[in-house]
Amino acid sequence: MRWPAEEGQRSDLQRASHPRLLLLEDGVPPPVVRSDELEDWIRLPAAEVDIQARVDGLRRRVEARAHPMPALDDDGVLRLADDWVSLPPVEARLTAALLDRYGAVVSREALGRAGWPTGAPGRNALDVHMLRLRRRLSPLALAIRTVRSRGYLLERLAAADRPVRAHPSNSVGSAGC
Amino acid sequence: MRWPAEEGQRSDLQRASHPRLLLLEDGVPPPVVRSDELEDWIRLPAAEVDIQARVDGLRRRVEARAHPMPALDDDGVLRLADDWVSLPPVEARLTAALLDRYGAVVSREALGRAGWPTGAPGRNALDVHMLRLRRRLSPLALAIRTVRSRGYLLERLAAADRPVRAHPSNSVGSAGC
DNA sequence: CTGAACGCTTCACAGGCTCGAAACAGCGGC
DNA sequence: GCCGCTGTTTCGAGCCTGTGAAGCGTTCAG
Repeated sequence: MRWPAEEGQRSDLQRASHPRLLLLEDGVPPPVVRSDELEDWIRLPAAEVDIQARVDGLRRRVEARAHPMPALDDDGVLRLADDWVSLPPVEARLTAALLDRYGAVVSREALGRAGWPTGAPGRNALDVHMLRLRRRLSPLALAIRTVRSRGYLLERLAAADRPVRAHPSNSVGSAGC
Repeated sequence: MRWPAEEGQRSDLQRASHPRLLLLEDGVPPPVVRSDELEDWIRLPAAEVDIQARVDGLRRRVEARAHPMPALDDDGVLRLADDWVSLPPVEARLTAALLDRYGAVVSREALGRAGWPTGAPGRNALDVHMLRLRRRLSPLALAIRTVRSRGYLLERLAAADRPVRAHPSNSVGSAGC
């Protein structure tokens, strides 16, 4: 969009949380980029490739905001956006294995090897830990899906079907506890 | 910084989580902005006002992202926003260690070394001091979270779950006094 | 079609361990 | 002395983990 000619449209887009690229006419001062991180600008005249790069950058920001990737640090803290949970050792290792193949199926055997590098306990232990992990991850809107006889898969829950848990588990950061 | 001439410096800055503005030489294709949101670029030649606008935009992003961080001065006074508390020596050193890794886990051993540089006392002393530190920090809306079997983590409490303590301890000031 | 086998979920429980909290005592400064 | 800072002891609560067992839907053999 042109700017400042189309200031009205800019505000409309901001209200709708839409990304926008301001094309600056020659001679006008640069705008103050609004704080929602979905805005960028470039001064005309500009090369097509530069404009495209700005658009791509904006697009990438939108993606990054919509699908943040969970990160597990070395201390067993799993972070996603502004929230985090602390994971006990076994579950931290299981989560690391699931995160290695985020969004894809991880076999039960692989999880067993990841969770217990020095020999697995009874075969039920894994099932129970997956249950516990499910509950621990639900405040982060992460879900572990079962793929029958294949393994498990970690994915992000859509905003629509997030459970609102009235059961404040311990060690939940930011809006918990 | 120049780009792509100074690509090495760019990576260094990214590792250090420092913001950076890439000044594109004429003719080179625009870069793919890295995902940490602390990067921007502009093609040379550019008006000084445009470059300044980019820098300001970056600066604003940094401010918006960094939660206001508490500051501990050499006299054991911990300040956050308009409030402050005074900390006794041991707790000041512990707080300094937690602040060094603000928002991340600090191991019990690291805290022991920080709090008692000349040999630690009994192992329970640390627990007790963490308890006392918790109480001292709560008026500042700072919380020390336990990450079981890993260590402790200092973070800011969300406005929602701030306890309203009616326990006016000594040496707690509020912008005046 | 029917029933057994299988795969997964969920609960309840016990042992071991970590951490929280209070009470108490020594020390030092004002 | 009074009060705050520090360290110790002690007790109890809660967490982590593995095991057994019940429940339920699907798959498969007869």
